[in-house]
Amino acid sequence: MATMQDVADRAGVTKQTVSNVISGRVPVRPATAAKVRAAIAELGYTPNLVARSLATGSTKTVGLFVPTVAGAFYADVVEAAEDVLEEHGYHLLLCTTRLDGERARRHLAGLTSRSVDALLIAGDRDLNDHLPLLAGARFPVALCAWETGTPDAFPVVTVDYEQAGYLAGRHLRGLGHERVAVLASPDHTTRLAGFRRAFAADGLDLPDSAVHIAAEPTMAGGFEAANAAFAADPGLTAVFATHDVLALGTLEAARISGRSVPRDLSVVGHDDNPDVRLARPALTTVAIPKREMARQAIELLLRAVAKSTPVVNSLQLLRPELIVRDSTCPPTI
Amino acid sequence: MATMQDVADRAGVTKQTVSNVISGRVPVRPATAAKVRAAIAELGYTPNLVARSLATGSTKTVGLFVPTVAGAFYADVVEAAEDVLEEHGYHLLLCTTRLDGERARRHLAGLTSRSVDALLIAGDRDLNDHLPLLAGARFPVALCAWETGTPDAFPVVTVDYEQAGYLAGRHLRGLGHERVAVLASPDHTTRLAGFRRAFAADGLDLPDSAVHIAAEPTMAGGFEAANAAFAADPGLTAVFATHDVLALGTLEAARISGRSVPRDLSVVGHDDNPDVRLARPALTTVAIPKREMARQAIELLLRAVAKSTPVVNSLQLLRPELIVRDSTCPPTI
DNA sequence: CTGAAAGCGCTTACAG
DNA sequence: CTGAAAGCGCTTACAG
Repeated sequence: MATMQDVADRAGVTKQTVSNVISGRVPVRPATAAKVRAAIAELGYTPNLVARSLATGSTKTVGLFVPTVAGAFYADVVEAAEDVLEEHGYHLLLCTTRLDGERARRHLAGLTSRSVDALLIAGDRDLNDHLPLLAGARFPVALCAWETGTPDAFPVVTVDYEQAGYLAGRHLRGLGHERVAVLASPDHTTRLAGFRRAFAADGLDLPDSAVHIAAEPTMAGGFEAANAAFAADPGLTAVFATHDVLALGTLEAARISGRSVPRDLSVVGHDDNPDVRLARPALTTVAIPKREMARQAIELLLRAVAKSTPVVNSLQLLRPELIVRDSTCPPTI
Repeated sequence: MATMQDVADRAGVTKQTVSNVISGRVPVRPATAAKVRAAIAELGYTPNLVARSLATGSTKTVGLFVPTVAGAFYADVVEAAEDVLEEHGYHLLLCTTRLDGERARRHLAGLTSRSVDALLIAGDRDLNDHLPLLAGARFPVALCAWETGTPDAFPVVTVDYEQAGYLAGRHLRGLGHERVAVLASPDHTTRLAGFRRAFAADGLDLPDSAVHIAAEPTMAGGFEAANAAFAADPGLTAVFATHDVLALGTLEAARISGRSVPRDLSVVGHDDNPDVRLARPALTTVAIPKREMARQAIELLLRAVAKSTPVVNSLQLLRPELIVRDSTCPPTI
């Protein structure tokens, strides 16, 4: 593996000159540059990024923590983040925490050793406790897709989840539903609160018994939670699932229990994953701009890296949007 | 940010001694070690991984290329790979190529600059052309989930896709199906060949007109391909979709066209994604050991890194397995 | 526009 | 068991 010194020897110059033609930071006489380029080509030289990183203090990679990469939501976040990074010549160091706080902590501690120029943490579950580890990080840190207990020590780019829940609730209320259930992941408390607010606005109180926590964020989890909801209140007319995938499981549970959607049961999801458009019936859901969220969070970070200023600490809330499709209608009972 | 020298000064030793207590490679007198540890704690010192990498020549990170992270298949591959890496103290540099050959080439070229100790490339699409770029790589490279035109320059850990297709075909033939269609992604030629072989064994030839290429590996893609298949042969009794997600789209298309599955139409998928168990009817599919595949490929690489020997160049084929569920039965027409 | 020097923060033999 | 030296491969002022 050729080194910069090898190239310099071959071209009859010093390695600083080689560095200059590569970086373009300092003008080099065309004839000299040509010799250098020729030497590079002959040797198949390619700069050692690690050495460059040590000299410059920049690794050109940013770390991204996500709970998982399975499921359309975080997959999209990862790919959107990667797109922005690529535009800026950065690489992606990925870490999926898998709902395992200890695992997350280990990785967090590992990254502190500055092998990364910046860090984006997406999704709160199990990570809130370990954020103080990052207090002394020598690189900018930002958070996105944060729903509960948003820390104020770091900039956050997230969605107005309260509003998202409210949109779902208002839609169902507007249709005239009164006996409803919420199928939620444990940490979706803000969506739930927004949903409650929509009902409270009409003087309706959503009892805790109408909230069913899904054991896991999968179709199977939604399936079971829906069955629990049906058992708790056989006469309910609508369900808000705080995850599309939970809503898909609900559709199955409805089918099996002989409920026709939306005639016997309205279903509202959350996220607007691509799949739900093809579900039968096509799912009414709350869309959230996840790609835009990831993009803005990364850009925020990259801006701080570029200027080597601390990140501006702000809380940015993107707007959710209700997408009405075929899984909701007024109650017919 | 404290440096090793700072710690040494504080503890009243030289930085080599600090290095020794951190690495544990050389015994250090307990009293000295204690002083050093105290200094480390007081300063909040954490070693600079980039400097260490330059000195040791190892970055403790391996690169992983996947076509995408959306969809259960590659999401699983990524997480399985990450698990193994974590066990060995490695980080994951992720690159999704997004079916974009040019993008893949850029990243490949970038990684050649040894910011990575090893590289795993999963999924062939659009990458075969650029593999020669890796010929001179100074780190081990391996391939997995490779279906067509398996290169012999690198070790490959993949699935016996021909056998997978054959299993699907034999199942359908065993049930008595004759008029069948295949819904395939463009690069699934090996699964297709295996499927054909099962029919050829009974003297049945699968005409090209029975093969329908899905525009994209999504439910919508499967939906459209299924409709094309129905139009081409309204009397077909079974479909093999080379992707579960295509099969899911087929289920929708069948529903809408009034075909009851499996009575009017048998459907076989491929991959055994978690979702398909909950589909109605539950999908018969060919399971492939993707997590095991990723694990073995990474371990192969890590072994080569550890011994700094070149990877042993082999082709390893994992066995697919047919999972019979409720979407297939003998033709009733 | 080109060259000599110092430094990025570690590790690795090698003496003592 | 501890310290002095050289080196990993680059970049960055700084003279000429």
